[in-house]
Amino acid sequence: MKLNDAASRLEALGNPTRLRIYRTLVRAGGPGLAVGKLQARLSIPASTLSHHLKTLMIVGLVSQEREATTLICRANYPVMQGLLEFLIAECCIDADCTSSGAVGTAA
Amino acid sequence: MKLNDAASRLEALGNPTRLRIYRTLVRAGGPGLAVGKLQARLSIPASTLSHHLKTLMIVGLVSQEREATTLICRANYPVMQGLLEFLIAECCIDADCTSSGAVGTAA
DNA sequence: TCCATCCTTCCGGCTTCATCGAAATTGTGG
DNA sequence: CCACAATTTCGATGAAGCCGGAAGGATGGA
Repeated sequence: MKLNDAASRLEALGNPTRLRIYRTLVRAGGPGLAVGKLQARLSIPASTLSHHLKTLMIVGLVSQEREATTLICRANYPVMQGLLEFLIAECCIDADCTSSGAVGTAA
Repeated sequence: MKLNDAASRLEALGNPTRLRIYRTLVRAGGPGLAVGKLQARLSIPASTLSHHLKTLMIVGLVSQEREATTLICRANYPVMQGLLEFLIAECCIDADCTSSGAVGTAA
């Protein structure tokens, strides 16, 4: 993952409303959640929710699939996995930190 | 970690310039890096760098310590660790996803 | 065809952010 | 106490984001 991709994804998650949306989808797991269900559960105006979902889709963190009249949203786990790996990659390669409780040692 | 704290930290990392700064510090590890060294290494104007470092400090991702005439910056690993844990916490608790290659299963 | 439902796009207003040069400040060593 | 070097604050400007009501598709059933 390139730095700019990672930054875009982190920025997408940096908005409290979007982070709430995303975590709700993460909790929902494989079955996902319809847009309408999300709206009801989070009490967010439909247009606002749609904006945020679009943002999350563009950066690849969320995917959608139509099922009859409703749109099912799902968290894209591999992308999140890649993002986490990017954040801890190359930790301390410029210095010895094997005993300093650094991030990489706990993952 | 509360949702708003996590969002603030993700937002801080969401700017490409700040992410570059942060990753440079992560790579530097325990010894850290002086502000001036960072500036030279990343070719960022001093005022811009200072602005971004302040942002990273406010959310707790970076800490500073004076050493003679220079200020040493370090990545705050425990905070990053908490952020990663927050992101994968409660994955799929609303559904069974033990075999779907979800994030939590790989960490 | 017509309708009800679900969701998205358009639009407007407001707020916040990113950037960087110049000036001010702070701390060190002599 | 002074001079120097490192870093921060100030100020301005342009760009981008957040939000939500109203209007506009799209989908499936009667």
